[in-house]
Amino acid sequence: MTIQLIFPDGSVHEHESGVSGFEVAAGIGARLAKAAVAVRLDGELLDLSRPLLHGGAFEVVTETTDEGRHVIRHSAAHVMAQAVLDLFDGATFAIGPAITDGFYYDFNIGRPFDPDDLEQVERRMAEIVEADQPFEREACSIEEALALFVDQPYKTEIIQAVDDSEGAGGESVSVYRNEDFVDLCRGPHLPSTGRLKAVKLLRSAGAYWRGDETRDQLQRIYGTAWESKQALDDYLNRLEEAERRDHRRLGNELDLFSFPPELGSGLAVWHPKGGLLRTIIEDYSRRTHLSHGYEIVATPHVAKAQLWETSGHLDFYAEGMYPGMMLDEQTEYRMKPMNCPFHILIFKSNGRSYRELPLRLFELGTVYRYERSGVVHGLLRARGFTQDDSHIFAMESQLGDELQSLLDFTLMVLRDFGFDEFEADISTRPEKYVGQDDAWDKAEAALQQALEIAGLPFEIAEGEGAFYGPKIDVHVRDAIGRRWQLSTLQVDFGQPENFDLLYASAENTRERPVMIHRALMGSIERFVGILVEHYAGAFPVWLSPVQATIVPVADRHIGYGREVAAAMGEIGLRVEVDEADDTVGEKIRRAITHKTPSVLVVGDSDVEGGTVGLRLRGEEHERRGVGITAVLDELKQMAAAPR
RNA sequence: GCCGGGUUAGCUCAGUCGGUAGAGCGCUUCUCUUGUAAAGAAGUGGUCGUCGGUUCGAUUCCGACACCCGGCUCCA
Repeated sequence: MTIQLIFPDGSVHEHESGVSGFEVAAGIGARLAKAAVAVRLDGELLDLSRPLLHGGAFEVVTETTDEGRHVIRHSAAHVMAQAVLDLFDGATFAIGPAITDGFYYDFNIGRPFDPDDLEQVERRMAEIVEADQPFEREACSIEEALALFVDQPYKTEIIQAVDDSEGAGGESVSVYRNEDFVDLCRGPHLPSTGRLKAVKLLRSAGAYWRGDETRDQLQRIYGTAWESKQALDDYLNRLEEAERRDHRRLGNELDLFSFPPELGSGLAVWHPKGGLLRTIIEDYSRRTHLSHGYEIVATPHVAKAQLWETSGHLDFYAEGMYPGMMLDEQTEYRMKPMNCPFHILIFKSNGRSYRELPLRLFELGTVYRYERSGVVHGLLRARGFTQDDSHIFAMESQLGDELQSLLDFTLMVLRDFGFDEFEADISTRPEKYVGQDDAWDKAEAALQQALEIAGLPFEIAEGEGAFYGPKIDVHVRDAIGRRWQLSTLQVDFGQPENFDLLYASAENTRERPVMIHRALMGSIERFVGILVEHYAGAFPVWLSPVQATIVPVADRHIGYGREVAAAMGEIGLRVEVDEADDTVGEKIRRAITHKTPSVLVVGDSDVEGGTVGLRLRGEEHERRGVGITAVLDELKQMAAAPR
C-alpha cells in the first residue's frame, strides 16, 4: 500500500505506507535529513522515526525554525528531568514545556535548588547527551500509565485529567523513554539525546503547581537550548544586550531617576535630567491632546472612600488600594487608584446636552496602587505613577466613529515615539458582566472594525474583557523585538450606571452616555522605562535631556563656548558646556557615554573663524570648522519634535 | 503574597573560618592648557540596610523587618 505525501512546493510523492519521516527527508536530500528534527503530516508534528500511515500535506521540520527549536527544547527539558531524577533521590517532576527561547521543568526535591545543584544537573545532562540515548515513543493505556507513574503524584494527576496538552488524550497516552527514564509526553522528540548540541541552564525559581498559589510550591529550572553553539551564544548575547538596556541600570547611569528605599517600594524620584525627559513627554502629550479635541482637567490624589464605593472599586479592587485614612471624625479617605470617578464628577457638575458629546476629559493623573510586594519592577511596575488618562463620554451612536479616531490618534502617538510595529488584542465579554447584550455586541464589533480599518493585526481574547466593557490593548515591538503592552482603549457600560450619568438628547429625553477609558502611553513612568530600553538610553534628539555638549579645548575657549551655548539656547536647544578640568578626549568620552546626540568642540581656530567641530551621534567622523549658523540650522532641524 | 538569592564608599564590586574593612570608577585639590572615546599626582569618602539576640567582642552567626534581584501568582 502506498501513501501520497504533498510537499510544501505542491509536488506529490508516493511512498510505502509505514515509511518514516526520516526516510522521506533522506530521500529529498542528505543535508535536509541531517537538519531534520521532526516532520509535520497534515498539521500534526511527528517524530522522525514515526511510521507514516496515511498521506497528506508533508513538511520536514528543521532545527533552524521556531518549530524545530521547540522540539530541541522539549527534548532538552526531558534530559534535564532525567538528570534531576538521577541525581536527587525521591525527586518528583511535574511539567516541562518548551517556551520562547528556552524551556523549563518543575520539580519537587523537598528543598530548593542552589547554584551548585544546577551545575551538577548540567554536567549530568552533558553525560546523557554524550551517551546519545534514543528517544522512544510508546502508546499506553491510562491504566498502564498510572502504573508507570505510581510514585509520581503530579504525573498521576495529569494522567487522571487526561490533559490533552501532555499526553495523547482520550483512551491512551504517549510516553517517551530513553534508557531507564520515562516521561509522559505528546512529543515529538529528537531521535536521540546526542542531537542536543547547545544547552545551558539559566536559573531556578519557585513556581506553583498548576500555577495555583494555594497548591504546592515547586522548584522550576529554566534553561535554553539551540541548534548550535553559535545560536546559543547569539542568544546569550541578546540577553546581555537586554541587560545593557535595562532601564534601571541606564536610569542610574544617565542620572534620570532613582528609588530611594526611604520612600518605600515602587516609588520613584525624578532627577533633573529624568524630570526634563518626563516634562518633554508630558508636554507632547498635553499638546497633542489639546489639538485632538480633548479638554485638560486636574483632580486631587485622595477622595472619600464613599466615592470608591459608588464606583465599585472598593468592592472589586480593595486589596490593590492603599488603606484608608480617617479624617474629620468619621470620614474615610483613600488614595486614588484611578482617575475615572473624578472625571465622572466633572461630567456631572453640569447638566449635559448631546451637543457637548463626545466630551473628552484628559488628565496626566497620578494614581497609587498597592502592588503586591513581589511584583514591583523599576518604572515598569510601580506603586505610584501618572497615567495619560482620558475619559470620553459619548452617545452610543458615536461609539464606532469615536473608537476609530481614537485608534488613529493612539497609533500617531506611538509612531511619534519611534514605535512602528503594532499588535492588538480585543478582550470580549466575560462570564459576569454589566450592560445590555446588544450594547456589548455593538461595542465589540466597533472595536474590531476600528482595528480592521487601521490595518492592525489583532487577536480576540474571548472572555478577557472587564466586567464593565470590552477593550483593545495595543502592543508594540521594541528595537530588539520585545513586545510591550502600551495603550488600552476600554468601553465602559458600568460607571455611567453607577453614577447615574445622563445627558439631554435632541428629543429632550434623558439618555445614558457610554464611557471610554483610555491611556495611550499607559503610565508615564512605565513609558519612560520602555523608551529607555527601546533606545538603549540614546534618545532621539527631541527627547534628549541634553541635546548638545560643548567641549572647550582649553580654558581660554570657555568664553566662546558659552557664547555658542547661548546662541543655541536662544533657538530652544538644550545645551551644556563641559568646563571641567579634563582633556578633550575625556570630555568627549563623557558626552558620548551620557548618550548626548551632539558634541561641539571649540578651540583656537573656531574662536577665530566663528565655527565649531561637530561630532554627531551615529556619524563616523567629526566635521571640523563648521560655521555657527550652519550648526544652528542643522541641530534645530534635528531637534524638532514630531508635532 | 509565595519560593530562592542579595544589601559593604556616590557607583560597580572584593573581603573578614567573629577581633570594626579594600580596589576600580567618581568626587576634591594641585600640576598640565589640552583638537575628537580615559593626562599625572595627592587626597576625600563606610554606624558593612535597620532593629533585636548569641558572644568578652558581631559587618561576619541567629531572628524579625525594610529594600533590591530572579521567578510564581496578581495587574481595575
